[in-house]
Amino acid sequence: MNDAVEALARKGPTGVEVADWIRSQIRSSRLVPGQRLVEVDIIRQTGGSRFKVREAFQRLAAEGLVEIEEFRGASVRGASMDEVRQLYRARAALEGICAAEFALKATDEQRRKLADLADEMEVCVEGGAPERFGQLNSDWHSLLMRGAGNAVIEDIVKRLNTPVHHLLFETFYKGDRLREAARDHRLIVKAVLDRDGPAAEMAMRQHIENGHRFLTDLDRAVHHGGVGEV
Amino acid sequence: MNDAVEALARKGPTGVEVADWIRSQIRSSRLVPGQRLVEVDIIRQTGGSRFKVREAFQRLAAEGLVEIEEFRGASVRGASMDEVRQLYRARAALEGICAAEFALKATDEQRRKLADLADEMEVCVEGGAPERFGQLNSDWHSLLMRGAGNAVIEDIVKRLNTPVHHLLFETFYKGDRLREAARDHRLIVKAVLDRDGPAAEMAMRQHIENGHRFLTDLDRAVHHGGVGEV
DNA sequence: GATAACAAGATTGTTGACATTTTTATTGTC
DNA sequence: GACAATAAAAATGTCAACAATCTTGTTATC
Repeated sequence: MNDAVEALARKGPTGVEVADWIRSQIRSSRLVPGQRLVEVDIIRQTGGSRFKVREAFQRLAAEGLVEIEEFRGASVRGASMDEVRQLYRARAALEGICAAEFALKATDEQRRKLADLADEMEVCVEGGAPERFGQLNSDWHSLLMRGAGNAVIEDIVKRLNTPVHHLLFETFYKGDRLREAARDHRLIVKAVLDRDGPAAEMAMRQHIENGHRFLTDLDRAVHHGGVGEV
Repeated sequence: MNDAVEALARKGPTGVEVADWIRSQIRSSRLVPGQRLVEVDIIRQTGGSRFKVREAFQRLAAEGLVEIEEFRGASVRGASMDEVRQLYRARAALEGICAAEFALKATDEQRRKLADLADEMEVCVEGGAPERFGQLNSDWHSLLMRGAGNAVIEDIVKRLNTPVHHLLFETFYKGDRLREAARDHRLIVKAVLDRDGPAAEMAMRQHIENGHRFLTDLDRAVHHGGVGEV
């Protein structure tokens, strides 16, 4: 909120800030795949000039988050189920290697923090607090990548997630996903505390793979071909 | 060249085309880290309007390839040795998993093509044709990722490479890097032909790691702290 | 009522002009 | 010659106006 206030105190938000705003709207499902991003609407809602809004569109297009068509403007890009598969495969590889690295070189404090977050999530599972679980989960994964000393990977993963964020939110509510995820986390934390790199990597890959399988099953149940595909 | 001709036949290049042009200049070391990208210069050289050039800057900034400072414009971003390490770690993870996948599910034709390219590269090593080796090497890695059925990873890796491309070019000329790389490729191809996923993954990770070590040694020899860092 | 042609409105693409800031060149002083 | 102050030039940031295109609503025709 600090940034937003600061932006308003000045004349208006920068292109980067507008892009962040749009990204947050996508994450919270207020903007869904296929939806058109009309310039004037964004201007009204952010206070940014047309110039800044168009800057933001270019940046988001480069990230692959929006699609720009000539004379039709920007719209939120969706991902096909096949692209989702590729996304998750990439995440499994990247976060897997971070887990291994974390297990070998994280500080004691980082390890403890990782375990604590996992414990908190378990409480959320029993107490039925999926939103809080989602936030903790995001923190947990970030901590792991940061502790592995790889901000580049952290950045990539954050971008990879955005196209399916509107789904993650829903999926956390349904089925036994929370319980399963908590169990996965427990395995990873154990390997980390044992300083067992390969085990941590394998457990992390399995964890991501489970998330993907859950998404696939969900999609098959709803039985439309793509996930927000347009 | 086809695209460039087409662009000239029309009124001028699009923002994406200007971005591609800048990227190619960086790849060929005609633009080096720290160098400022003056709008009028780009306009003169590409024929694009100022509008398009600024679009291109935004896209490249989103990719992390250029840096934009207020009232100072865009400049080519360099990478610190620590960032290079993170980059290579990410590549090792991503290409490693692609190698494993390729070994399991590539078509016979793709396998043969992979082996053929490796053979061609060996010839280049003996014949002393490093530029051709570089091209073949790029094709080889692309083929592997495409054959693994993961265009998302292919895209990420391409971006990851750009900030160090001006180095790759030099490094191919020096020392025994070519010979070493050819040997690595041989190991990977063997694992692929054996349909041994884990072996392919391990060999690929080692290959990327070797490339990183070579870069590190080179940097230590030249003994300045960063690689095009500004 | 369905459809096609047309017109009005909405939306995006592009350009040029001007404001702001940085960079470079010049001058004056010691 | 070194340095600081100043002015000129260069470069970037911003905006408003207009052009090109798409979208929507209306009318005419069958």
